[in-house]
Amino acid sequence: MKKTAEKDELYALQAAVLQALAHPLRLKIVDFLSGGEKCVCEIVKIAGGERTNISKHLSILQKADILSSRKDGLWVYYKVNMCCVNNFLSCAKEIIKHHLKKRMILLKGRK
Amino acid sequence: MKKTAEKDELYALQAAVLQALAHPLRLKIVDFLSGGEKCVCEIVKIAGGERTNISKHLSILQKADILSSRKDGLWVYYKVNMCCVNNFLSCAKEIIKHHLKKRMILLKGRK
DNA sequence: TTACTATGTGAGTAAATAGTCACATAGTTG
DNA sequence: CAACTATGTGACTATTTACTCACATAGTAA
Repeated sequence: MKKTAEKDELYALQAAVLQALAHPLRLKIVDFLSGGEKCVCEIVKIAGGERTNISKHLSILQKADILSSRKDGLWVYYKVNMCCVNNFLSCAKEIIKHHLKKRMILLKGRK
Repeated sequence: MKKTAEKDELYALQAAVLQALAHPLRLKIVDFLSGGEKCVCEIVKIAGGERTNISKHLSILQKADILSSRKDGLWVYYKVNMCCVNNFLSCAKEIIKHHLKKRMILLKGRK
């Protein structure tokens, strides 16, 4: 049985990982990168918005150890650093489905 | 193939779910509730901190459809509303393990 | 070297979040 | 009914986050 303090520390670390993923643009980036390593310029193209903003989101994801990068000439390539991202996201999708289903039932209920 | 706008909306919804989970206290609460339905007073006991604060966290989790509640007399009972919370959290744990392993290698490397 | 390209970073601002306090509500008990 | 208990909510403040702009850096190419 773990001590409360240790558990609390684990919660804090887990929360940090979730926090890093908890942004639409960052999810989009991670989803894009789940198809393989890409350079920043490509990521900017699909993600949309300011280039510097994407750069910051990438750095947030990297600090959380969700992405890793390598430099090659002028380009920096990012890739997903964890096996279970897809699991993760499909679980989030499940919750949303459940959420929507409930909403629909409510809507039907009151015609 | 989904349209970009639809996908973006899905990312936003997923991000909202992750955001709701991305807090140490809220993870602690969800973890506690994964052991079964509990009343607010019990949750406050194990979570620690101000009662009203816990109340707000509970409402955040409920709005994100992660928890649901029922009232019984003076007491309100909360329970986890999704099957895959544990999956989710153990995945976050995996990332943290990976993270720590890397840190340890770095530490060993420089003696 | 100079000019150019891909990327990162600091400063500043606007918006969101967390936490606390005071108060409201609903149900219970005497 | 009045007093009490469990819980929720609005207002406020402090902190954090997201975004943008201006600038810095590193590599390339002429």
